[in-house]
Amino acid sequence: MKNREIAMIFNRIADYLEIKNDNPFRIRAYRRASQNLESLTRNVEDAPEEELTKIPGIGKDLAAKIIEYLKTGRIAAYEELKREIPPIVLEIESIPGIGPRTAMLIYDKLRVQSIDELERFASEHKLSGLPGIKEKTEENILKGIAMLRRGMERRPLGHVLPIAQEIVGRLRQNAPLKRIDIAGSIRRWKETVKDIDILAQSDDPEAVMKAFAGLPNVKDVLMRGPTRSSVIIKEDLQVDLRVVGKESYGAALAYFTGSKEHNVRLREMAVKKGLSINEYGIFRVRDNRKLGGEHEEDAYKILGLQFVPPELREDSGEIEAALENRLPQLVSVEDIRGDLHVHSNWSDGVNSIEQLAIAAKERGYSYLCITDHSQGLGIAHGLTVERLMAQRKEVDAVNKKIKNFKIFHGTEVDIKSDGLPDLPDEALKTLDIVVASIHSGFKQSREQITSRIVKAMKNPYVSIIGHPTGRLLGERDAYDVDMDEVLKTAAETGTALEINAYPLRLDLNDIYVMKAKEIGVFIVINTDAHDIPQFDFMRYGVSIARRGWLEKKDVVNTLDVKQLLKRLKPELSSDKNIH
DNA sequence: GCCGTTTTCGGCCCGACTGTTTTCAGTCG
Repeated sequence: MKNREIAMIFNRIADYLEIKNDNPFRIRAYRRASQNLESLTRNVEDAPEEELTKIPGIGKDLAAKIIEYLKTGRIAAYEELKREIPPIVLEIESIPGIGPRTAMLIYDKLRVQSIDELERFASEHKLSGLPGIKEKTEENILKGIAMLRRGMERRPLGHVLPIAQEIVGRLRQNAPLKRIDIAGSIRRWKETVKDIDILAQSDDPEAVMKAFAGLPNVKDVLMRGPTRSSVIIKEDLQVDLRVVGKESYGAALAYFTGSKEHNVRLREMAVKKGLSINEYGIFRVRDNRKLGGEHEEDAYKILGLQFVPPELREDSGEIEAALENRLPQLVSVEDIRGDLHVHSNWSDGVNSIEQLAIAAKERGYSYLCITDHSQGLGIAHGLTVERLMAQRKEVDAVNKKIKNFKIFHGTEVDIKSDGLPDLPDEALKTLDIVVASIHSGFKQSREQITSRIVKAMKNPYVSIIGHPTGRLLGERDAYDVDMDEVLKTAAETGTALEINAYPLRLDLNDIYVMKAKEIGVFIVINTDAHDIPQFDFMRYGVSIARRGWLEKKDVVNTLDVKQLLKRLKPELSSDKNIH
């Protein structure tokens, strides 16, 4: 996938141009093109050259650069910039609080060669005296370097959301609030987030700011104004709090939810209509009359757009769709009828089959599929054929006991290094649903991994591929797999692909989900729960589906029992053997 | 560098906070 590589280069070019103090609109053009390439479902390699300029934000010049990269593997203009500006300047710029101007200034005047050297200069007060820099700025630079070293990179949503909820809970108790919401990328359910954004409504903002700065896990206060404050908490996350009045709450919520790109697009649309949008509302420029802002819907309505759900606000086509009234009716947690990837205490899960079934029924599900590991996964106490047969009896017994609920007997069968399932076909045949997943050989070549999964999908008894890319956010990269090939085969064989809702997995990711939808691949959202509370992970999986524009009809486990089996069970649909 | 039911040239989103300033540039979101 060259899209990502080119997107990275365009973004880098923007960084360099910023340091060179180039035209800000030119810089924005590169950033926007980068963003659009990244979220593009189509490979630029496959697109005819003359169609590149149809990509939003790609004109004649950038199309030529893309072609140059595809043909030669490099972009001359980028190589030129790299020669011109030493990489250390970019490094300095990456320190929080230091922007392009200061980075270049420091390099120009002091020829700093490393971050370590800069740290020494700052602590020895050798920066003081440079234009616009005195003691306080030196302190901030030292703080910024410390922050950089702690590695404040993006964290999995599953880690950050509970922390954010706890902060909100404490503020509710300790501050005079009328309303409070988590905004930012958390509200958009982005799979990883960089900071926590919170919006509050209060008649006494000062008291709220005081309570905020005084929270027990606050380590450092970065800034504190009357309507906006930022702190660093013990978990090494930045938390931003904004306080506004009732009359602006909707506008502020939209502003603070982002994405920035989405907001910029809305503001551009507003300008063309003689309007202006900021975090206080939407205004008519002519007489500065306020037209709305109390409710988040106001600006959308006035601009003639459908209301865009937060998960779609990435400027990846949602504004065009909203203009034409064709936003999807997104799938919701309430649409989910059952979980098809759950582990019991027969392998490495905590609960008995009966406990799981009761808990699932209590959640309002109609069915559940028990998918314990197969024999090869010894560490997870995987099931042999004999134990699988014994488990069948228990599933049958519990099914008799629990009324108006269906427990499917399944397996999460390991896809072995040669692509064969870790259980014989005779055993798989007896099961209701077979999830097949890769748990070993992550380092294999792209061809090997891809052919393993393709081979598994062609097995007539395999109905679902579990966690299709194998990544663990922040811990392990995805294995190298040709996802386009996997998607193609999934469409051909009618095999469903899983969105694994486990917060560290969340794969397929939103971009591939979108792609899957485009070519008619079935999607299943499963939690991979090993313990009953993990059933709650479903919301994370659904959020990925929503970010991938999926509707209820695109998700297999929104179907009732009968339709579900028809869709997943090959001998009933017999699609698999035809292709 | 992109883009056009006002435009093929001249526009291009908006505001809070900080530090170093005495009116504002830089950074961030």
